[in-house]
Amino acid sequence: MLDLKFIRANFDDVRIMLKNRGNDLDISSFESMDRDRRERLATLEALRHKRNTVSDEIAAMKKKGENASGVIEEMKMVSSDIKKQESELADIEEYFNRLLMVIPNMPDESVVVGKDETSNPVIREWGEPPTFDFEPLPHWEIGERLDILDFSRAAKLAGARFALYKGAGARLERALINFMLEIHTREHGYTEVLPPFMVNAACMTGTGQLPKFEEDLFKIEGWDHYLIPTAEVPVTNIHREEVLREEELPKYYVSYTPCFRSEAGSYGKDTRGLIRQHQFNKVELVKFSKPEDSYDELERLTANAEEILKRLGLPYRVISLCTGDLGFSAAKTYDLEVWLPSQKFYREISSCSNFTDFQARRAEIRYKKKGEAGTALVHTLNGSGLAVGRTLVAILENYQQADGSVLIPEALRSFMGGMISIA
RNA sequence: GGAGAGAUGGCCGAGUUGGCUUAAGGCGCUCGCCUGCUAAGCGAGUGUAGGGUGUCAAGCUCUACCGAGGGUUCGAAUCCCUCUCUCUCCGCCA
Repeated sequence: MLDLKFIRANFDDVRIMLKNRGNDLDISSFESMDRDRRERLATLEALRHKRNTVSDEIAAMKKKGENASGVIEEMKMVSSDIKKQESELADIEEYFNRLLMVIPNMPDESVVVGKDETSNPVIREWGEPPTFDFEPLPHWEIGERLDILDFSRAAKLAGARFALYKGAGARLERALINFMLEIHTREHGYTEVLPPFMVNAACMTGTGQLPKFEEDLFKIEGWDHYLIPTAEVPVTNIHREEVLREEELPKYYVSYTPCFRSEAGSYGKDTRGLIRQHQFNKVELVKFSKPEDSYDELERLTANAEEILKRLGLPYRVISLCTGDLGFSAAKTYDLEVWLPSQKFYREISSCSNFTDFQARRAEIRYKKKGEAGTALVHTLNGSGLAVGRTLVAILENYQQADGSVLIPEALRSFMGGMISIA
């Protein structure tokens, strides 16, 4: 959520931002509504002031034993006038509340203006895509041949876009989760948290999933709860409506959770395999930082996620999302894309974003500056470190052998009980 | 599921016969004093949001906010209703 005062002072910039994002939200009535709101507020506050002062006079008169009935009659009129003005103002406030919830974040100056993903600049590449003296198979075929992934039985259990991992496949997924958590907690300084996998609507609003993106979520029937689409939601909301101390910042959290997404609107995309599931595992990195440090923190967070790919020896590249591809709440996002031999291109495996104060304002996450009066909003960041299912896909495809087996990356072997290949 | 208790500022915690509460007091925090250092002590200050008015600076001033939303009243932290959440005991249960 943007600051109302910021929008008022930078109205043209907000309009340009919407255009650059390809967002056709109409904010043309903002300025007149804003003026109207302030005028009505002034009228209402004058009436309230009168009520407050006269009420004190009535109290004083009664104390002296004087008759106040005349003044009381007069105040009945004022009081009903206040009620009328209050309800009119409430309608206007409602307009602003709705509007503020659907205006996206301002992109950072370094973000390229572009229409869609074809304009995303490549920032860097790492590793060499492997060469094969045979035709590399897609991961679902590798998985089914090795009997470590079973999509048809998963369909029996839950339908399309679900997976059943078996044997070494299930173990590999678990090993990856542990591997990532170990590195981020022991080497990168993150604190591990294990949050609820379903949260209330206030959390979803705090991080920006609601009200705009409700169709992407699974809602629990009869409850005010939703299954989390990412650990970002519960973990960022850990400090919702809190005032942190400056010395506590930055705060680093890492969290393994399953993620649940309805994938509405993605019919026909990635229908086979693990790439796009209704339920998948992810290790998420979340940071709370001081405003002046947040872009440095974004670089570090991205590097932390990249480290996992490097240790696993998986070729990847880093792109920076352009304005047209940038998420609703993000000011800047780096996507990590891993090489998939069967598709012969890079697929997103992590998305690392700085949300500046956009989520913090919605969720009221502030900090108290040492030696200064008042509080300021923190900056929030997060990134996948990494999407576990897609990491498993990348391992199966990049480490597949001519005989159908899959080598286990060296860094992972100790997490697999010394296993060196799945055959 | 049954019974009961509670929700107040960064934290703890008074205030519930409605009207000097501009939310007592304490802790914490900030600044200053004192102290060789540390600790202790002394003094002052210290909520959030939205308006108005300033050289859109300090400041001054107004309004709202005591879990949320309604209601009663000239006036509500205080009375009434609905809801949410937390805690305790009982029951059930991994």
